[in-house]
Amino acid sequence: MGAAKTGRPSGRRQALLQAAAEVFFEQGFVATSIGAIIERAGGSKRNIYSEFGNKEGLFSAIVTSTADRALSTLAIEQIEGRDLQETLTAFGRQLMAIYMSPTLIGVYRIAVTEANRFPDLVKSFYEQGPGRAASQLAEVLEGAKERGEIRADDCLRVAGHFVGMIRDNLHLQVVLGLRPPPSEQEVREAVASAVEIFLNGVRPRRDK
Amino acid sequence: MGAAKTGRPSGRRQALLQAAAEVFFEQGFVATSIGAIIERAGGSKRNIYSEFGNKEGLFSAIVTSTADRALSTLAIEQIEGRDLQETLTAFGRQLMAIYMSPTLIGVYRIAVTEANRFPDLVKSFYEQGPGRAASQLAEVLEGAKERGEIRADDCLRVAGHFVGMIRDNLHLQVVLGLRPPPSEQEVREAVASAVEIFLNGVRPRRDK
DNA sequence: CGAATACGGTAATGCGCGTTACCAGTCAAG
DNA sequence: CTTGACTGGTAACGCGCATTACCGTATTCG
Repeated sequence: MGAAKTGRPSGRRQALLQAAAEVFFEQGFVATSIGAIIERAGGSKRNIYSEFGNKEGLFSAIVTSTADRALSTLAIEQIEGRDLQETLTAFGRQLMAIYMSPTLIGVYRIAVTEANRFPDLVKSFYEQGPGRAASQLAEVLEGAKERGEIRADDCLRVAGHFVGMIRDNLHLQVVLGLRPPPSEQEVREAVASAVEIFLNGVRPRRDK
Repeated sequence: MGAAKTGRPSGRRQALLQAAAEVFFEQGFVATSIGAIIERAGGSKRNIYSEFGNKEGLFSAIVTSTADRALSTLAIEQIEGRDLQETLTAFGRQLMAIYMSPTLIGVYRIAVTEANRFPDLVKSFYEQGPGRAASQLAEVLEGAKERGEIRADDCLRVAGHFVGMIRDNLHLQVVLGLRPPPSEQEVREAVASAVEIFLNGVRPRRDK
C-alpha cells in the first residue's frame, strides 16, 4: 500500500509535518485522527509518537513552525523608504497576501478554534502576526507624525485601523469558506482604496 | 446536583438550548459531548434526541436561534437621520457592541471552526451579520454620495473598510481570548477615532 | 558471512462518545 | 380506584480513537 519509500528520518519528519498540517487545518484539532494523518503521509503511527511524543506535541510543532515560516516574511523595514503612500500600499499588499494565503488561513482558523485549549500557541501567533504587523506600522506612523505628514493621537490605534481596513470583510469571507482568496487584481484594488481613504483620513487638515 | 427543576417542556427546551450554546461555543462541535450538555442543563440525553433528533440538529438549532437573536438588533434604519458623523458613530458603536458580545464571539468562533462541516449555517450567519452590516452601511453611504457629502467609487467596498476599521485588532484579540471585551469607554474611543479617520478619508477634497 | 540492534508496522487495549433499547414513575381517562 | 399511555431516566451497545506492546525486518558492525 505504501507509496512512499522509507528514507532519511528528516524527510519523514517533513512529510509528517506537511500531512498533519493539512489535516489539522482542515478538520481542527479534535476531529483530526492520527490515522488520517498517517493515511496521507504514509508510514505508521509509531513514527509520530517517537517523533513528537503525542498528538498535542505534533500539533504544537505544526502550528509554530507553519506560523513562523508564513509570518517571517512580514517585515516593514524592507519596504519603507519612499513616501508614505508607497509604503502603505506595499505594506498593505504584503499584509493581504499573507493573510489570504491558504497556509495562514489555516493557522488563523485553528487559532480561533483552539484558543481555549492552547492559549500559549495562540498568544505567540498573535504577537508574531497581527500584533507585530500593527506595531511595526505604528512605528512608521510615528515617524510620519513627527515629520508632520500625518495627524494622529495614538499611532498604535490608528495602525490597527489600517490593518482592519485591509482585512476587511474579505478576510472573513475567505476564512468562512464563502469565497476563494482574492486575485492580484482584487488585492491591488482593495489596497489602493483603503490606502487612499486612510491617507486622506490622517492627513493634516488646514480648516480647523 | 440539578439546579433546574423540571417544568414545562418548553422551559426544558430553553434550558437545553442555553446549556448547549455555552458548551458548543466554548468547546466546538466535535469536542462537545451530549453528556456535558446534560450535566449542565440537567435532565437526560433522551430529551435531546426527542427534541432535536441528534447532535447536528441541536447544533443547528442553537446556532441559528442564537445568531438570529443577536443579530436582529443590527438595524441601521433606526439610527440614520441626523448627519453622517452621528450616523456612523452610532452605527459603529452598535456594531462594536454586537461583535464583542460574548454571544456573538461564540457564534463567530463556531462559524470559523465549523465552516467546512456546516457551510449553509455559516453562509446564513455571514449574510445576516457582517454581510448585512456592510450592505446596510453601503446604502447609507450611497445616499451621502448622491448628496455630495462623500466621495467614493464603490460604496460597498468602502463600507467594508469601515466595518473592518471598527473590528480592528480588538475583535481578533477578544476572539482569541487574549483580552476581555472592551469597556464602554474603550468602545467610544475606538469608534470615535475610526469615524474621524474614515470621514476625513471620504470627504470630498477641493485640491484636485 | 553472521549476529545484534534499532527502526517501522500491526494489532491489541482501554476509554469515551453518540445513539438507542428498555424500564419506572406519572398523569389522565373511565 | 384502576388502567392505560406517555414522558423522562438508566444502562447497554457498537464504534472509533489515542496510545502502546509486540514482532518482523533491515542495517550495520565484527
